[in-house]
Amino acid sequence: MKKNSSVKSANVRIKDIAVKAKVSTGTVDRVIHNRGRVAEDVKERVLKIIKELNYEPNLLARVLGSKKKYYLAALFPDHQYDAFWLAPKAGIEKAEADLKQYGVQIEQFVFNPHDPDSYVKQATELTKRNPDGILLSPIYYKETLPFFEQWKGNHIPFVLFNTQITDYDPLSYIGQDSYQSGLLAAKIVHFGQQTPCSVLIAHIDEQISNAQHLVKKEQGFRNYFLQNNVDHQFNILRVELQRSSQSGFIRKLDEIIDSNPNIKHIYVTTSQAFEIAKYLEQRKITGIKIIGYDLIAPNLHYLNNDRISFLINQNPKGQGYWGIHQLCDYLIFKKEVPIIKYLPLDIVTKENLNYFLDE
Amino acid sequence: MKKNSSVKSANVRIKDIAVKAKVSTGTVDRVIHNRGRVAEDVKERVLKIIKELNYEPNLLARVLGSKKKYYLAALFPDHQYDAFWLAPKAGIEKAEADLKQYGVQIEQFVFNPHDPDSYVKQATELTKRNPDGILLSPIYYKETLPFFEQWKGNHIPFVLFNTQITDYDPLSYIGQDSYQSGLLAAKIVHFGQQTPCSVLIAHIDEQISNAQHLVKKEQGFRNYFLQNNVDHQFNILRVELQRSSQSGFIRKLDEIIDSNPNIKHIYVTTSQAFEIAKYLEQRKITGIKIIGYDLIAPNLHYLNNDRISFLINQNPKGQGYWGIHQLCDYLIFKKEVPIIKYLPLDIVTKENLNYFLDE
DNA sequence: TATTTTTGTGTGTCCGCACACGCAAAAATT
DNA sequence: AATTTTTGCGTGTGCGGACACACAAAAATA
Repeated sequence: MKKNSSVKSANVRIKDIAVKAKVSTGTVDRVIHNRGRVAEDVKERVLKIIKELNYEPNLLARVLGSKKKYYLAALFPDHQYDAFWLAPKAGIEKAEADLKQYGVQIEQFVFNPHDPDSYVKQATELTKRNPDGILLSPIYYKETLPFFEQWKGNHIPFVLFNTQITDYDPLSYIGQDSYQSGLLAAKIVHFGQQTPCSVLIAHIDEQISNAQHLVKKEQGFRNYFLQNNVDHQFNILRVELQRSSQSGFIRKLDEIIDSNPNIKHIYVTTSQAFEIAKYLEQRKITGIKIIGYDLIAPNLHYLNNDRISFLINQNPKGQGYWGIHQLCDYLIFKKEVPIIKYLPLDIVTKENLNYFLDE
Repeated sequence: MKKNSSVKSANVRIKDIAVKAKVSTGTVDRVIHNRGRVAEDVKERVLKIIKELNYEPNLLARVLGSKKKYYLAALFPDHQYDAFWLAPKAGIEKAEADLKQYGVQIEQFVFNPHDPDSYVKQATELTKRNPDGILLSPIYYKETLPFFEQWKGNHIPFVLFNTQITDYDPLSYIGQDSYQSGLLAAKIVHFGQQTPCSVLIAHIDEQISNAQHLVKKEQGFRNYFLQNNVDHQFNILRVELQRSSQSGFIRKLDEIIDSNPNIKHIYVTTSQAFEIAKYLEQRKITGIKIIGYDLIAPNLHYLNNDRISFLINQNPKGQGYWGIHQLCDYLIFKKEVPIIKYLPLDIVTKENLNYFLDE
């Protein structure tokens, strides 16, 4: 009924190696796992045959046989404070479901993103559990370093997402290239604006000092105009806004908008583009286009009624999903894991939004 | 919105069910696989317990235990004739590597996309091999139908990609929503063009009559302007070009460009945007922006030197990859498979190109 | 030299499931 | 009533690998 002309590496098993090396499977097993107790010459013979036969262990059998469980821990902000974090959470849970069969179990530790103490507390708790691997978004730099040190000492691999810290070499970083995303935003602005005008960069709710990625975005944005020799045509302004003070927020915006009637585009580097959209709506200002980040509900509202032109998707669900996968590739599947995995910069508009909402 | 109290099903095994139902594992097995030979009352008892315990078979053990092999076949154009097809091929091969452990093996059948006979010949050959599942891009409609009929008769599931044919209900279709992609292209054009002008839709190298998706793209494109009440500002032109006649190609373009000096954008519905870019380059025409499809080398060349503004990525690698996955979800993992799986409409520009090239 | 320890190797069981086989009891035939 | 056939159910083995254990022979120690 079926042909079996499989020229492919006819799945080599431990047994095959054992026969060819004239030893028992147990010995081969010891060689493979470096459990010692094997004569040097035998070991080399076996290793040679393994290479010759291009042996690849059957992962299914491996996982099934060793009833080892993998406890992973994930540390990220509570979505109660910022809906953005719902997405990584979903990604993590999807990965958990996918990998459940492989004995993977994940514990989530969430903290208040406005409170370093909460962060430290959760990180401490997490560390106590002594997980096999850690995925985290290390939004507090100096608070994080001691943990990195500790985990490194314990040989617990950790993967970063969303926020990058390069000290203490993490296993991997998953996220976006902020600089490049600034460039991209500028490209879109420029495409939509041939004539000279002012463009406003708005950083909302985050201290620039503490948020390297915002700086990178701004750099990328500005450099686009320089690189394309159109910097003289565009007057790039910038403003930092805090929502904590509602009146301050509006006053600052009023000020800058009123004194720069030539502003045609606003580039919001954080996920609060909707606040700008709301402001413009209330002041009945038209003719200013907004580009921002993240597919959170309030942003989508304004994307759908055309007050926000574009959103750049940071693929937060993918960040959680791939972060866990990286850990498992390393821990379970013993694969090489790229030190850095940049996720695509998705340009989202009303017309293609649908495809980015679910998967 | 929340899932029901998903009790961390402490991995239930067939044995557990057997004990609880006071039968042997063999009986449970028979119930699960509907192999018959089970008393009606026992069967119901077992089924009830399976549900109660929320039993989920261990896929690893399942695959390992049944040494069943799955032979899949993929039918698509040879990339020698059109580099576009390198991508689906790569996707298929990636999926094969991923699923190898599960006993999946894929045979590729490639044909000359300009020769229906070649298509039929390969499809015939494929059918002879009697695969367990088929993935294909059925670019010839009427030649395809008899095969669909035959496969349906033999209960061989088949998945379509890139080109959709709804007769004989395939297991699934993977590809893009052409209409929506037309809308999206128009949105981009509109964003980059506030003042009235002419816009040209160019269909290259495909007979409209034979390519439903091009019609859909055009419809979407035109409808955008209608829906947004800006149709009076834009004069939408269209042209069909064939590269087979080099002189005819240029003459036709010359004609339309010269008689419509107001053209500011050209929307190329096929992957030959680079031909337009080359034409404009040679004629030293600037000020016309191009938006097209597909990340093939010649397009990327003109994307990188800014002669093409945007490319919409059809995600051809993903099409191959997910196509195979759909087949396996159905055949091996017994999952529900969506009848239609639209891949994201990725907007690609020089600045984010990188992230779409590899994965 | 006698005894203990270390080294090198093989055997056997289990992981969760699929599937073949065996064998009573019940049902259908003769 | 004697037989064959069908039905219902249990047992056993294998998939490929992990790991515990057993047990010689060799080496170290007393």
